[in-house]
Amino acid sequence: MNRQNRGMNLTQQVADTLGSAIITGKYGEHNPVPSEAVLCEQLQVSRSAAREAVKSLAAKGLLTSRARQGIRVLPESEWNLFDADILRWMRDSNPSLKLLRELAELRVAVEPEAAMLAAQRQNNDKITLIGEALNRMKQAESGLDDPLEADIAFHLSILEASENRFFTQLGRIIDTTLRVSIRFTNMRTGVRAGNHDAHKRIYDAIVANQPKEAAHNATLLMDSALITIVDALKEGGGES
Amino acid sequence: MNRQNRGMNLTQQVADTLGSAIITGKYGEHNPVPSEAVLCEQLQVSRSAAREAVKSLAAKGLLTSRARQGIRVLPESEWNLFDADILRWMRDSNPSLKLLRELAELRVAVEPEAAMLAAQRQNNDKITLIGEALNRMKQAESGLDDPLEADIAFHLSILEASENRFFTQLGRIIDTTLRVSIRFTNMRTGVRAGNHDAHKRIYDAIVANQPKEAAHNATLLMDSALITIVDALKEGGGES
DNA sequence: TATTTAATATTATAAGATAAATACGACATA
DNA sequence: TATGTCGTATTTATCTTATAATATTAAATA
Repeated sequence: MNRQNRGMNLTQQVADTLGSAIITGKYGEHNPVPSEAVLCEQLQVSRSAAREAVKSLAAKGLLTSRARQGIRVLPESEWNLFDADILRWMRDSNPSLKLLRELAELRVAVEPEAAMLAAQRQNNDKITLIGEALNRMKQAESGLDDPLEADIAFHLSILEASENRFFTQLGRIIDTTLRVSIRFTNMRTGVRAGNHDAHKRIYDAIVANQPKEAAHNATLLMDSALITIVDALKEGGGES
Repeated sequence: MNRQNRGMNLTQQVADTLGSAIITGKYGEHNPVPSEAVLCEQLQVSRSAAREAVKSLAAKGLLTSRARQGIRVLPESEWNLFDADILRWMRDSNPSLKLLRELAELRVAVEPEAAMLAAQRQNNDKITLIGEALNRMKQAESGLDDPLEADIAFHLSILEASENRFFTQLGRIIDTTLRVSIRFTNMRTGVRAGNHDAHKRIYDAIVANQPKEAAHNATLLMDSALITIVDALKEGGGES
């Protein structure tokens, strides 16, 4: 077990180990998760710890456990892909370009609409935060801030300003997408170079209470990111 | 505890009871969840059952439990709103029009993009399923099928045809939205009457490999649903 | 006052026992 | 042969009890 121990209790460590192993395909239809008893033996933990970890993963849709049937990994369609842990496990474990494409497609759908709502709602406090994130991006251009973190902060603040809980939660998707993107380093420059202006246009439209313009500018930004990925997919053939 | 027992084991029953209570606000900042010991006493279950239920809810972001600190309900921003159980608890427990508005706004973002992707991908098998769902809607007009179920099946099949796992999972949102909508009965007729043609236009565009047209037709359908809700909000003042 | 220490309550972990569910095979039956 | 019934073994479910770890609170101390 990966005893990182960073503030995690034993149950969480077991869940992290197991969850990560399932995401990477170590366990699945062919290699079923060992029984409780074996699990305790392998990981050197008590049944309580193992069982509570399993319950935790079951709640995320990764597996089920039933008497006499054992612990079964569920098909991927059951996994809750919007769960923070699952997203993290996916991104930390050899993510594919296909995943990146799917993430980017979701952004194309979500961010323009969120920008539109932000422009409609005109929540001054939250719009101010978008402006601050934009400043961070400017700072990052001269190395005074981290460009990735600033970028993420900008997009999250727009979701916040949409005043829609579901959009806000999709921040996890944005966060994951951007962090996965930089793993494909050749994409890094292409996606982020000279992006400040494109972001500023979204911000300006939101401030100016122009929903359609905000959505349009967000669409332009999303499309450029998606196109980069689709091009990479065509070349690379779909695998990471 | 709500001993419905429909195939649920004890732990699941406890989780269901607790989760539902948290969603409805019975437990929260002011009314904290009782300690393990009290919980066992109140629900007449062993510590294992209670603890495993708590772990399950923790995995969904509803609460945390730490030694000496007790079991704390997390702020709503931490809840995984895309979790099937949480959505079900929300919809079964006095949902507000505000929730319905947020759900509808998400649909506005997601469904047109999904329709566009479905038209692009041209997966014949999955497009066939859209057609079958459309037929069910037609049947429902003459009472030969359930209009709500047929409607849901149509929208889910489009998400499937987008061949994007994240869109597919958002089917839970669509499902919840439509089921919540009919709770506001005055909306039922308004949203669904004479809708077959509007749906058919989306289907036709997908079959005809016309992504933009598909997205456009989906947008029209989504907007009409959202407008109905926004109007109701203006009248009703925001509460259910 | 600020800091350290001790007491206490609560969850975390462990271990063992019994109960319940169910997959599978044996067997009977049509 | 095909089908249904039943028993058995295996695995998780549940319960119980005990000990450890830890956050909070209060007391003691500088």
